[in-house]
Amino acid sequence: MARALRRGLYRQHDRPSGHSGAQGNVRRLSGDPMNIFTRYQREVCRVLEDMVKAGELPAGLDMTRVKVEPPREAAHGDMATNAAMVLAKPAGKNPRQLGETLTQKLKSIQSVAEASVAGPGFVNFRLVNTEWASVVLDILKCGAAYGDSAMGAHEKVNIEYVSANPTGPMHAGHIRGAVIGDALAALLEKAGYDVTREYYFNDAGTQVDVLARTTHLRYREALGEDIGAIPEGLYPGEYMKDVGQALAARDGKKWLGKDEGEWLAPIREFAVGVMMAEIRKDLALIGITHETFSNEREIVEGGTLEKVFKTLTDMDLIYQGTLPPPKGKEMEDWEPAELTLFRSSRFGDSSDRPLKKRDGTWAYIMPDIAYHYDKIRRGYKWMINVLGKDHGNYLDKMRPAVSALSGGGAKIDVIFCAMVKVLKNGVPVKFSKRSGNIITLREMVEEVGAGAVRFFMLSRTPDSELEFDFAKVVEQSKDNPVFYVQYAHARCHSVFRNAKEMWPDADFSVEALLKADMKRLDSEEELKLVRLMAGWPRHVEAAAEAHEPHRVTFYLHDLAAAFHAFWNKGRDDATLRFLIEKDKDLSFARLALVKAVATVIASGLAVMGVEPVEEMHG
RNA sequence: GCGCCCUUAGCUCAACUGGAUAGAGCAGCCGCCUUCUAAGCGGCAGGUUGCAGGUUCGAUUCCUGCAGGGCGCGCCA
Repeated sequence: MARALRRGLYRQHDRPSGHSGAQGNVRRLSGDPMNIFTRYQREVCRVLEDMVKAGELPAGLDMTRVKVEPPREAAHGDMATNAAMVLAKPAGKNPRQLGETLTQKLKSIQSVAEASVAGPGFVNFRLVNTEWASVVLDILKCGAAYGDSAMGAHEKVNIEYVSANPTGPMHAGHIRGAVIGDALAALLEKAGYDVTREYYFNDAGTQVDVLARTTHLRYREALGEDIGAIPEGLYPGEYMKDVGQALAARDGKKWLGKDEGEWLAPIREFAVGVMMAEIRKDLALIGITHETFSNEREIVEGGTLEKVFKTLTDMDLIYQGTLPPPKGKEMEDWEPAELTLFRSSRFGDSSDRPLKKRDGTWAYIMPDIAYHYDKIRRGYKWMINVLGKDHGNYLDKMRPAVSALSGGGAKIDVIFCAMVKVLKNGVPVKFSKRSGNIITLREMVEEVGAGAVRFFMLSRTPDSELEFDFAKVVEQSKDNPVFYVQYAHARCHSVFRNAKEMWPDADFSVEALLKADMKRLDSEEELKLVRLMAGWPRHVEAAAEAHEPHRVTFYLHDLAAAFHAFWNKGRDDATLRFLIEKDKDLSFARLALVKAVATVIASGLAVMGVEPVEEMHG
């Protein structure tokens, strides 16, 4: 979905106002001084505005496209701005010339060591080393909060994920969406949004009736009856035995020999309660706790559907009409009929949609629309839904309704997750609900651990298929990204363990490290690490804006790689070791750096919901 | 038939929302352990970013068309 946003159809009206620079002439500022790139973007814009004042540039230039970024090639410098290229045309200037002028002005900034024009008009510049050293100090001061952004401005966001029907335990098919939703929630919180984690369960459809009937059967079994095989159409899983037994324990023989009409509703309520409790327990195993649980029955029984219908009617968006038959698809039983239609085509839908079936009862999408109306009423500007890819056109159906019911004020985004292929020793595990052959979340967590499960689920973009191979997930090698990142973190701590042996009486607290002489960090390897870490706040913002938590995984892999590389440099070149007994000052500067690396890795893992490991031994 | 998604190295995937010479890992080849964890690192090789156009200073990224793969499709749940 994020890609769909990127490609554009809804891009303009689907961005929260303020992010697109609508209010000012500066692109989008996090307002966060921790982000060194944001700081220099401001510097560049300030310089440009001075040039406007001095008459060197015309007034009224659009500076929203001026960016300051790390260049792809580190050799190009520390930072690069596209200002000259972007402004050349509107200013009626040659980009290289404009770049030259900008270069001269940037050079006069104290913290800028060097600046030059390159390529089609990029202005590259380098910062003095002390400026980079300040990044390490920022990280140490902020701790896990390093990378937090004010971008979200406390805007309320609702993330709905998992939302599995309460008819069985959490299994492999649920986990990906669960983890992605949960990490997205943490990511958006880090980016300054006010996030609610929500679970919506369907307790009003036919599936929960099936659950109730299955429960009743298992209940009879629990009371000693021979029920034989589970009939077609009921849930065959063994887990239902427990539900039957729990009911027998609570109600005794109360429901034996009664009509379904008498027991269906109460047993349904009981079974749903049991299943939801189980689901919550399962989710807790991978650290997922929703703040809000909403259910369809309350929406339906609370009259929300009628309310939505009235609202849409009052807006003159409801009419009686006949839809043309679906194009191209064979429909033998097609008969045109006058239906109650919602003018969704006014909101970008391909055609209007029926809200009532021809028999006058509500159409399937109505409860979902009503549920979103409920979210809008609760004040959410952003509603994000994490769904399986098979829910293909959910967004097409829901977006017009959300748009209409919120007066355009609320936006909905859906993240579609592709399947997870589970492998054991390289062999795909087939699972079918029918035979009850499923891999449960509990099983996965018990076998490989919660952290590894979460990390793997975040190791690819959501819409690409993912292979989850039990053997690979627990493999202790660099080929396993979980291990690789954790190992880097553990190595950081290992350095401190060694430092304590080297200087048993020294103080290694953050306060002490803050006093280290950061000017000593001047090797290319050290600065590479610092630059990478300086980019963490940018990555947080970019990932949050794109609703793509997996980017955190890639970032951590890069950071871990740079750290492992530096570590190994110390093997070839003794002057690059972290701990040098006769140079305590340098060692402490490097310890500050190492502490910063551990802090950023931990900060990223926190977004992913993975516990950092401090020690690993074979 | 219509809609959405995907197509990047032999394989699995990136590319910071339009930037400079498209990057990692695996597989292959060559190196590095009397030294902070070699559970690691360095190097070599590997590409017409599915094809054809377009937009502009500049396209893997945006637009159009085509080809191939996946998913979804009505007033069902």
